[in-house]
Amino acid sequence: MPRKKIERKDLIKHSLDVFKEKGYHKTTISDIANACGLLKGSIYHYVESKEALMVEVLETLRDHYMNKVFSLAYDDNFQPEDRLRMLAVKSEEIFLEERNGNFFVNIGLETKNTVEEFQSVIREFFEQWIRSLTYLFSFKLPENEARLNAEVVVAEVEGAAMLTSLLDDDQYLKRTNRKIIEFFGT
Amino acid sequence: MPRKKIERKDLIKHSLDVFKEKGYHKTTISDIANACGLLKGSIYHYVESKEALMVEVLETLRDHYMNKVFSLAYDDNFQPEDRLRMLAVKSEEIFLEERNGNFFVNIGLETKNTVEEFQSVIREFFEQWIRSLTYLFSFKLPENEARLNAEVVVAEVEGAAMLTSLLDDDQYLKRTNRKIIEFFGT
Amino acid sequence: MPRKKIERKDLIKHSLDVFKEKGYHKTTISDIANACGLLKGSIYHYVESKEALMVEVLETLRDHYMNKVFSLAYDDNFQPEDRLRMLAVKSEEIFLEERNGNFFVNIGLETKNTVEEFQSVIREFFEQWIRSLTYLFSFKLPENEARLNAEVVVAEVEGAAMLTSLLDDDQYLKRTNRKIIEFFGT
Amino acid sequence: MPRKKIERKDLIKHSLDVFKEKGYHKTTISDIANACGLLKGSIYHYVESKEALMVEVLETLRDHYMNKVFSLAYDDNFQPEDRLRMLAVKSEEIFLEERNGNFFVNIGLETKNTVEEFQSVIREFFEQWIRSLTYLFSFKLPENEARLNAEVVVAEVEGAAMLTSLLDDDQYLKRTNRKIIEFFGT
DNA sequence: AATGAATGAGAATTCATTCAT
DNA sequence: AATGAATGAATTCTCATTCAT
Repeated sequence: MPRKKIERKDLIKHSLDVFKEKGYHKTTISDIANACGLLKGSIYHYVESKEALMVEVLETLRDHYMNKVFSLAYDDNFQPEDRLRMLAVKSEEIFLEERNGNFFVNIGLETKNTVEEFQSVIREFFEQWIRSLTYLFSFKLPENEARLNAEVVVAEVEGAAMLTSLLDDDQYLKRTNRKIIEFFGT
Repeated sequence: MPRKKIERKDLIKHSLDVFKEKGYHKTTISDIANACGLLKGSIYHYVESKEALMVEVLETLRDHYMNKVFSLAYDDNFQPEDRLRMLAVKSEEIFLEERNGNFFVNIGLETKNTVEEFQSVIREFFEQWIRSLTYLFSFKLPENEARLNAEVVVAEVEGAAMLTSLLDDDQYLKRTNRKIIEFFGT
Repeated sequence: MPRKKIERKDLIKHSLDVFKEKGYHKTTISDIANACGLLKGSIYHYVESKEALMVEVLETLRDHYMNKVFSLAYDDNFQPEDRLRMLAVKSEEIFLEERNGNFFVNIGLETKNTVEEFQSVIREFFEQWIRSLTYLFSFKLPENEARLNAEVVVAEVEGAAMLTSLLDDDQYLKRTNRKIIEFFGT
Repeated sequence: MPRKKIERKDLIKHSLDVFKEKGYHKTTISDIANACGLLKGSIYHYVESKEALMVEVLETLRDHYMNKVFSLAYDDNFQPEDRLRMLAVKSEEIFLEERNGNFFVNIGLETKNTVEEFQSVIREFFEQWIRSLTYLFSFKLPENEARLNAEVVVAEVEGAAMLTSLLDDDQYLKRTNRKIIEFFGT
């Protein structure tokens, strides 16, 4: 019997892939083990439960967005307009490549009322997203309007991502991003 | 042993309630039977499987939206602007009272890639919604722009409904509807 | 596939048999299902968990002892000495036929520090036993001495039952009962 | 990575502690490793299986009783009555400090019919105990009566220890020992 | 020796579904 | 129709044991 080693971060990566593909309830520990080239018992070497694994996946992804995407909003090397464009481009890329809408939304809606533990990480993701947009908009707008517009943008992008996912058609998301950039980015 | 009769439409109604509350996978046939005052074996007198039940629930709800909400768009007794207002008011009411976002979206995202049968009913719901808005917008805009705007509106409403659900805050949805009415309804 | 029916009380009876034979931890739900001629999933039609099943078994057995054995102590149709003799004979019979010592003791010791729920039923069994002996002894002895002697007798019988079980030799239990009857029963 | 050395006898000591606390089946190799400050894989450097470990624990404890407790019966430096007293005092101390009855009894009952290997060591423990008491009683009683009384005493002490454990009350054991010393020790 | 990763054989439990009454 | 019992496959999780480093 081969004794393959895997890194914790590979486990998280593979788990994210499977959870994205099948959602939370339809994903079995066996599916995840398979994706890692392991047997199901081995997963419990890394995490103590399926729930704990999902929490770690969500936290990792939230941190990833924070560090790689939302942080662009605070990069002084670029003009605010350019930062907004970069941020929009980046999130469009991510959403499109996943073909399945936004992971936080999908998991959040699926596990609402059943797995409370996930909700706070999901809320943090949205709060960070909205905050980074608010920061950018506040270069041009008064504080409360900036926040309002940030919320609207997030809602629009998510709505478009959802349609893109449900109706299997890229255009919704692409068009929305274009509109946002035109509207604020000039 | 109570020998309660239930009407098919009550089964569908109760099923919808439970599915809304718990989602598809977390809902058991037992939950649904309980909600109907029956035992689980009895459900199979009405439907042949959990999947078939959900399909019927989705179809019923789609028809309900068509007949009670989207049909407002075609009611010649009112001005197009008023029809739009009525349509927006009605869907806001529905979304808000459910506290759980839009059922079609929730089920669609949860069962994507796992239960194909549901997707076509869900697509029909969106198509009818978009079509009814397109019709209204076409009083003021050229055909292709009307369609585009309809899609944007649906995306915005859904995005707002989702934030309202995930962040447990009415304002997103209310504000979006207000904006739409202002924008188009005058 | 045969669709055999079983009565709840048969489930309890068979469960008792298996738990007696293998102890709590070594007994699987499958073992119990087999003993009932069922498949393991079916057991959950009757009880919600292995623990709950054991609690019911313990309670049933405690009640059985109370109604069939300890109640002899309060039967006015016989002289106290005869009641004592009957009680001793009866419990000897039960202990010997089980070849495994006293079920309450076995389960109580095995699950100490791990399954708290069982302990209170077990304590009740001993309390009822001691109380019935106390009542009989109080015909001849002052109250506090009667209680003391009852406790000693229970300890002796249990000690003997244990040796009988561990060393696989009837004599310990038989001899102890004889001694008790001689000592008090005259 | 700490590379702690442990002595075989510490492993046995810690294993005994854990087995006493949790019983045989509820104790995991991990529990034992933890108690030793090791990880579970390391245990297999010392013993080849959980069963073999328990056998060694039982043998060690049996030898300990033989050398430190039962051997008192054969110590010519004291009068037989004093040896009996010392033996009683010693075993009371041990039983009371463990709060969990007698380890041989607990394990013997828990693993009866499932792990045969343990039973012979357990029988040896009882045989040595009975033999040492028989030897002491034979200073005053004919051989067969001495053996009989020894068996009765062991049964009484064990019965009392069991009640003490199950009912969480010292008195049973203490009272029994007092009685024994009074009865024989004069 | 000690570690830590992996294994694999169960364990308890869940649940959609079937079906005799 | 409704019931309630049974099924059996699937699922999460546990744990003694192995073994390369």
